[in-house]
Amino acid sequence: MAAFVTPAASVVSELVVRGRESAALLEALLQGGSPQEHGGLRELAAEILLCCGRALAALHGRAGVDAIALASMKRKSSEPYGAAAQTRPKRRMRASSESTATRVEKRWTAEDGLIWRKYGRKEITHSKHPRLYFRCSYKHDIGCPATRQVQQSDDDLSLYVITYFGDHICCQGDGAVAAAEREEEDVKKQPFVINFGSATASSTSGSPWQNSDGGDGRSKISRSPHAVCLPEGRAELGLKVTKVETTSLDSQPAGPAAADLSSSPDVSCPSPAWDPLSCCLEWDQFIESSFDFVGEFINFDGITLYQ
DNA sequence: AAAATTTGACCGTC
DNA sequence: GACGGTCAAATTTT
Repeated sequence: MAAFVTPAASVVSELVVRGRESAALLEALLQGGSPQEHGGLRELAAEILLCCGRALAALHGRAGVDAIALASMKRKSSEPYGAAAQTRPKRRMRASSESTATRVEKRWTAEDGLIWRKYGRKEITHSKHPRLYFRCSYKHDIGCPATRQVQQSDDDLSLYVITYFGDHICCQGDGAVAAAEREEEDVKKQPFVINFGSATASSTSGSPWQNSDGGDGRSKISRSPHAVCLPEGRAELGLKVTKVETTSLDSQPAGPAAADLSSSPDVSCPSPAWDPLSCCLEWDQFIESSFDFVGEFINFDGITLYQ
């Protein structure tokens, strides 16, 4: 496992460094304009820098290694507990109580363009709706530690509270990559059309989850086939279509160096085949093409997202 | 048959 | 002991 972690961490590290440099450049470019002219773009650049810094801090810390090690833990229910406990490593860790908490988002849809597999559902006390647990579909393939929790808001039934944990170190599979590449091509051609709905008629249910949620659907993967498969941070930060609030569950200092994996699914990449180092350059292009819409309402398949 | 979801149970944390 | 996160066998779907 350790042999796997090192190269992945190296790639991600290099990727984030590059992204940070790009964000710094962006911020520098924005210094020259008026606040009215650039709106929240400086804030955006600052947030990118913060995210990258935190990801780097996490990469060079223990968080990533621990999270990946977790993926290898398997419960053998057939084994007697007494005997198994002697050789079994420390039991699984709880994501929310660990320092892997990344961010909390409130969205009008649970779709985020990434590929998730549902692994649990839990009724939460004092909450009207169950909490759904998703992990990266490639967790078992390459040990991607990214997970998320999705819960319908009690206050606003149209909102879904999504909590992300861990970084994506995967690239979401070849199919997703190819789709992502096509989508990115489409975006370049039609930067004004960003569809978070589904590309197939069969999946245009209007439901925020494609995974079944106590309902009838039994969809395989929680994904948005028509979504731009950008790293999440790119989609969120670039489009500013969600209400984002960073979380620091362990009351960490605000400085990037002290952060854990905060804000971090941002460093995910669509695929192993996809060149991770091209991510930042494309991100620059994406930002450039998206600048015109920041601050405006955007409608995705009838769902109005707002800044 | 393979893959994904459901769901009861396990177990760490508070 | 309650709560919540995760596991994995069973079930369902394709």
